[in-house]
Amino acid sequence: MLVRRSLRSLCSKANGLSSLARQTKPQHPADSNLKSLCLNGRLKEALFEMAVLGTEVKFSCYDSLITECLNQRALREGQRVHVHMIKSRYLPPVYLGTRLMILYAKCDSLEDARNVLDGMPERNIVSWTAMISGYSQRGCHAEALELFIRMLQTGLLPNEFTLATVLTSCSGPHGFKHGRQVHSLVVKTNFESHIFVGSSLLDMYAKADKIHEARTVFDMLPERDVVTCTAIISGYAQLGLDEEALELFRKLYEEGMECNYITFASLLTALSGLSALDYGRQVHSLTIRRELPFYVVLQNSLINMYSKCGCLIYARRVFDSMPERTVISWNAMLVGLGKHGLGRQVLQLFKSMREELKPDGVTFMAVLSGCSHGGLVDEGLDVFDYMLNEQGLKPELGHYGCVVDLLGRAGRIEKVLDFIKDMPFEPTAAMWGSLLGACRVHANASVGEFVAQRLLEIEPENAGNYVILSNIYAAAGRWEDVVRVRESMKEKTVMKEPGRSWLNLDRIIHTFHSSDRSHPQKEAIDAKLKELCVKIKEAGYVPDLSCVLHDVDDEQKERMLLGHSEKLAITFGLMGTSRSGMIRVTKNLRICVDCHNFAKFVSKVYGRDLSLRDSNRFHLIVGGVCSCRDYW
DNA sequence: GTAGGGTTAG
Repeated sequence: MLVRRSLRSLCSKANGLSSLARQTKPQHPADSNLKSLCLNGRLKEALFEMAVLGTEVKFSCYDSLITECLNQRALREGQRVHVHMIKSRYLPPVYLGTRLMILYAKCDSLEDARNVLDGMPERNIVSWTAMISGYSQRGCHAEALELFIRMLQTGLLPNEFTLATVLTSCSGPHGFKHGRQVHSLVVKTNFESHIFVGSSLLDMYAKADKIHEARTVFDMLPERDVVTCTAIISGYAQLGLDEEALELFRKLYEEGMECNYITFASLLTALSGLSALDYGRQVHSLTIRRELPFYVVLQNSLINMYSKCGCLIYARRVFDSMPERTVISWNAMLVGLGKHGLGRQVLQLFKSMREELKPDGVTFMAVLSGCSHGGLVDEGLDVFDYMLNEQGLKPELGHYGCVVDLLGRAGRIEKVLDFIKDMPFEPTAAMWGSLLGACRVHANASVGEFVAQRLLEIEPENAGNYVILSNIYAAAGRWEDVVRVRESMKEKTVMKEPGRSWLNLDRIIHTFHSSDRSHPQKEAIDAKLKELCVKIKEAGYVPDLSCVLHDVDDEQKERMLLGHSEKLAITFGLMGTSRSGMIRVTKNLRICVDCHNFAKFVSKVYGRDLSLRDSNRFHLIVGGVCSCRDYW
């Protein structure tokens, strides 16, 4: 190795000397030597040649130099070329100026790139587009848009490159109003059917939560490729429209769409949402069969899919097998452990992580919420202090929310109030909601009343808040207040998202809504539910009527409770799975107290393990005991 | 010479 290196350096020295010699021979112009050095990647020597040539350097030499700098992403060398141009009073033509600018942009020197652009006496569409692209690829969307507008003001019309680029800076609700204007420009310039512009356009709509518009653009495109298809599938998945994403994927796959690792990563996001383990495993084996190279993004998606489907072991297996991990890989694994209530394992993994790379804000969210779900209060507070004091990462709203949850869970109600008072943020509805839940569990009616009032000021439309407050009053025997709260609830609340539970059996997703009568096996499910109700009541189950939002008599309340979607799904799972298998049910909202209790009795009486995933965490119920320790 | 889709948290 050493020998080879010294040989190489000898050769290059010899070459340098020969080029000096060649300078004296006018029939072998030095610039051809400079160009061949560039072609061979020997940038340093080429720069030496450039210095020797002085003001003799011509366009084609500068072009070669910049090309090689671009190849090597060599910022310093590029700067030397730039300085040389200035000193030689060489005014680069548009083409060369643009490429110099691109070099700066690709090397993350946006300011230098912008200076080049501003200093150019003449610019064409490529110059503008390249600079806009530099901004948008580095997330400087405001700058990208501002430059785009300035370009339009000069009277220049965008081409398909400009449009595809600028649309990526219009994502999110903030950029949407610009995105819409760009769309009309797309129509005006007749690029509506262009595949790149179309993909950007549909992605812009999807990211602004306008999935119907995105779908319209997709359906109108005369041709599609892997990017277009992935963009629309991922659009559905990112909005939580998982069934739609899966359905569209299946349709396009049957039609012969091309897939790559990004398509699979996006599809896995949808499958995670659906807890569709069978499909997820199918995608996993498909990626293995296709011998897709190692892609961190895909592996990250697999970790997420397996842990959201309740298969932590598989998630961990993927994580452990990765030759290279990003902060997202670690975060995905930490979130998985945390949602399963495995606080100790979260802390252990967090420790290993810090030995390898720097955690980010999401890491701390995962660790704090992992401590919260795992009941590790003091450890969680230590993590928050660590974040405050040692990481140079400022805790954000979500981190403060985790601490509120952490303290509330431990019953340190007064401490939560102090914590909220000292926060650099206004408390959110989620924080008050979390504290209200804590007041109910720890039977603190006085603070509960105060908290509920704050909450109802911010969120008067959320029926759940009234219910918890009335529960607190009921527990304290304040019946008049119970009536008063129920009355005001009727006036102000709006329908919340309806509860929905589902389970996957034989690659079919069986979905249940509250009081669902639509399932083909509804009679059998009703009969089974009645039967198991008798059995678990004998074992001590008492329906918790306080979970019913409506003001009806007790008999009707019990009927309503029995109609909760998770009870239907659990019953169906009991009928449809083999005796040894775990019953896995997913719910879109948080599981209610009564259903949680119901599930525990079912697990005890029928000797079955249940894994319930709600919007917050997993409840692993074995032998009548839940991993959440009855606090969630 | 300039262009589109992606994984974690809430």
